[in-house]
Amino acid sequence: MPNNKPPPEDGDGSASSRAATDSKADVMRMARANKILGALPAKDLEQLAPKLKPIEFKVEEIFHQPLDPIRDVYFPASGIISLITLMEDGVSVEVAVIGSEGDVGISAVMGAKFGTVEALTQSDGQALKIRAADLREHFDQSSALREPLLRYAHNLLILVSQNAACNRAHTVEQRLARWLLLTHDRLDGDKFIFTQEFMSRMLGVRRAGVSVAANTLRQAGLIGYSRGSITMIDRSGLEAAVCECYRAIESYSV
Amino acid sequence: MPNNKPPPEDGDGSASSRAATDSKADVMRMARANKILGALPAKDLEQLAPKLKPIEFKVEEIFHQPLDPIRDVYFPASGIISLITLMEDGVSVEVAVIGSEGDVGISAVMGAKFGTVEALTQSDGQALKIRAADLREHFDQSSALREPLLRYAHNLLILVSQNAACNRAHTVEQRLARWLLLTHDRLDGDKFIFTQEFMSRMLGVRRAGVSVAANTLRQAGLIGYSRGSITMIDRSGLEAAVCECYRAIESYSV
DNA sequence: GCCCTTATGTACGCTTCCGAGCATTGTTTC
DNA sequence: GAAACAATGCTCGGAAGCGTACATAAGGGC
Repeated sequence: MPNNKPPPEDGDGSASSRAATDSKADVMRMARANKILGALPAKDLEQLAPKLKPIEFKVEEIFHQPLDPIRDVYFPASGIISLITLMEDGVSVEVAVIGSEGDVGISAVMGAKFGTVEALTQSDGQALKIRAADLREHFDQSSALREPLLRYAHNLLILVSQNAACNRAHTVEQRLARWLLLTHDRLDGDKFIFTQEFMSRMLGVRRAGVSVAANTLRQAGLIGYSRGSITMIDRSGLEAAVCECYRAIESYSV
Repeated sequence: MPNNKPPPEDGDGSASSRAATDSKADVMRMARANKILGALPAKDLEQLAPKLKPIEFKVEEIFHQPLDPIRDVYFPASGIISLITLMEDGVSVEVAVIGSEGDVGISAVMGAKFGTVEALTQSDGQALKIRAADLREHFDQSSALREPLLRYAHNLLILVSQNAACNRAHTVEQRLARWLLLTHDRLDGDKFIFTQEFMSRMLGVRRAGVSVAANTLRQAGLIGYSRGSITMIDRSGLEAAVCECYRAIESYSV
């Protein structure tokens, strides 16, 4: 079970004892950490801020479930969340991973009344939460908000598309490398907490398959790990080993 | 090579000899055939109509290419178009199929400056073409246009997501059944023109693999085919044989 | 009607991955 | 430190699909 820690509160006072009156400052600080909110003009952010509630999440929390109404949208400031499809036979496949570059629940903005995938936190983290209806209202009124939200929705489409092709065309080892790089891009630090069991669910393969693939990457000196702790050792080496899909996602995204 | 014919011009006069002065009527007729445009209030459609150019397309035409600017967006009135990812090793994988329920080039509306997949026509057909910049302008001004466009973008995301999971989890035979059903839903009639070679490129598998899978479906009495011509014989039987992914796409889409 | 192109059926050995299981080893708990 | 648990390494036979190849069959052109 993954258990990535949130980034440490650095030089910003004691976060854990922050009082409710500090909420506005929290919101602004976290909004700046999120690429979508952080790119908003001050005016738009001011309007949105009262609706944004800072939250902390732990690993293995579920934000949305298939067929459940999407009441809230989450803008991560730290941590990552996976969108996962669960098959009838119990196999699960990650279709996308979301960090501070995006938001969880974008489909609500696009008019969805309910979720179609499971949104599962892969780490501890922080996010700003807003009611889907409120966000949609601002979305309709402000083109300054529309623009980055739509841009991210497009990036998500690119990510999922490349994922679809990659799942069809590439080996477990290549897909693991891609997954590690996408994860590394979205988490602070070079060390993550993920068991092989967890990664096998994300990649939709057997744990034994992950074991072999991870071992190959480790023996190549690209990563290190033991008992659920993965260390990024040679990032550029991993980039050289990964399939084209990772580069495609990177270069297509704006 | 597929060569599906466009639906016959039925009871609407001689379309082939239609003069340019009939263009407005053409636009309106074709707009009604497209689910997005057809759902627009009369006022919005009137505003949009002068920008919409009716076109006919043949099979194997390319609307968009990766990395090329997306100048135009196409709203199909008939026929289908595939979005295809081409891998470096030559393997191609279809990530989505688009018919009159959607539009080709939605990413331009979402702010993309260039395409990331190949948009290849799978049949003959008709579409309304509009400059991406014009569509985006109306999109920003009219929430009545935004709503169906975003809804379709979300349906597309669902389709691609399920595709990603299906590619990982299911057999060639199941995926072929899904592909046939999705295609049947978007084409008129029960007969399509697709060779095994073509379908193998869509599914990202060998032609030999399609040959075996198609034979199984034929021997089960679900489809008939010979030399590039596929006939839907037992649609409900095919629905019973397909993996859950088809039903998921159907039930999740709005 | 005959030739030629195209589409299809099928076979071969090979690779990847599956499902299941079991042994080992690090970590936690008492 | 011992026991319990969790995570990992590895093995087995088998299934699915690969790359390749070749033979057959169905239409089209002449």
